[in-house]
Amino acid sequence: MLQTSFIRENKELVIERLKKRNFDGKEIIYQILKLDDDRKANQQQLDENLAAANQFAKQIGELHKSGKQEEANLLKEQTVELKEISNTLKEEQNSIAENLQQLLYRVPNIPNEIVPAGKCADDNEIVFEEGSIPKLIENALPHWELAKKYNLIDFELGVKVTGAGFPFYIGQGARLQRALINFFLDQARDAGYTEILPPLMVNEASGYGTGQLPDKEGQMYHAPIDDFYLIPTAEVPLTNMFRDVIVKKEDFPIKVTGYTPCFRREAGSYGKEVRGLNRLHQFDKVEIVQIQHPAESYATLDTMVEHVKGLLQKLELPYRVLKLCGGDLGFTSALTYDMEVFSAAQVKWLEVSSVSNFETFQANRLKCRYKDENGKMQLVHTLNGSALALPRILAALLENNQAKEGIKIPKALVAYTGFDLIK
RNA sequence: GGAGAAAUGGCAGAGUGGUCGAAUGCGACAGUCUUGAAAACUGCUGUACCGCAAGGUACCGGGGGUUCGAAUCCCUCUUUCUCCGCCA
Repeated sequence: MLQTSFIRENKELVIERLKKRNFDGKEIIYQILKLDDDRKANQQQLDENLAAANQFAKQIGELHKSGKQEEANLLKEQTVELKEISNTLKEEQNSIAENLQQLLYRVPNIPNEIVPAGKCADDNEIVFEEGSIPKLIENALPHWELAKKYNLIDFELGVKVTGAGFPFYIGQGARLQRALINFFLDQARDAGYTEILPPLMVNEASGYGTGQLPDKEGQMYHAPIDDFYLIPTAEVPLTNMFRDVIVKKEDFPIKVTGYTPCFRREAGSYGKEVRGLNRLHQFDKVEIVQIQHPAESYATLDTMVEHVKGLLQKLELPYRVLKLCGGDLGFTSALTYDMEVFSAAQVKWLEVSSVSNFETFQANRLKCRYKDENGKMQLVHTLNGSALALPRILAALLENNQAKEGIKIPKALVAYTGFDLIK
């Protein structure tokens, strides 16, 4: 959520930058400013009324003390009208505030100036590429066939027990999954992140805090009896740890990491894009989150990108880094890099990580602040990234490393799996 | 799930209808003293909104109510604690 004060001071810039997302913000920005004016004017009137009422109350109190009941009663009558006006103004104020809030929720974050123009994923800019695309053996199989052949994952069983998109990992498949989680967590810890094991369900306030609500309500599983949401990413609990928190500036940067399953309804996706591990309703992911001083956040974003690149190198996967264009940028993000690995049998790039700087967009909703040099409260910057999402990594590992004798495990992982070949 | 108690500033802890944004202590910050530090002493110390400012308004877990006036009374929700039940 953008700050009203920022919108006011940078009206033209905001409208201009939002165009990069193909978001026509002109009308809504003017509505917001108009409502904010109304809010101020109304608040002023309300305050004056309340001040007058407070004066009366004080006088009545003094009259009571000195035993002048009649005079006190006279004054009481005078407060009736004042009270009615105050009530009306208060109602108006609430309604204005609510409307303003709803409008603010609808405005996405403004893209950083280096975000390339573009309409969709095709317009993303490839900024880095590394690793060579492997030459596969004859009769190479896609990962869902490999998973079946080596009995690593049972998709049909998942359908029976839960539904499509909830696979069972079995034997070496399950162990490989666990190995990846531990590997990623250890790597994050080595990079200075504190490991967190957070709740997998969050309340409504947390959904608002990171921006899943009110817009992407349909993407989350909801448990209505207790009004909890299953997390679509560890970002939600890990970032909401800092909701309503005043961070000490010497604590910057705050770095946390966590492994969680992620639950996504993925309403409206189907077809071959969701084949195998490409898109699941439940999947595992290790997330990294940082809370940072605004002046440092973009340097931090770079270090997070480097961290993820390091993971992909160690897994010996060919990958590329994309700078997302305005049209593909998430609602809450100011700048996002996506990492994609090449899945050789499917012959396509799969997104395995997304690293973003949200600047103050989340912090404003979270009320996560620090005191600056002048003792003034300022919003922090929040950042996060996947490091990494497991299913597509697994897909690429299986496909790229298939050989006649089995599937080879990258060296870095062998210490974690306890085996170097899936047979 | 049942019965009871509680929720106050960074922390501890007073305050049961009127001048309480809130005593006191600790902590933090600034200063005096000191070669330096400690101790002692002095001062200061919440957030948000409106206003050029003076100042005003709101906030004592959240929401609502009673009252001229609520930290204080009532309703409701949440959380914590104690006891009982159930349970990994």
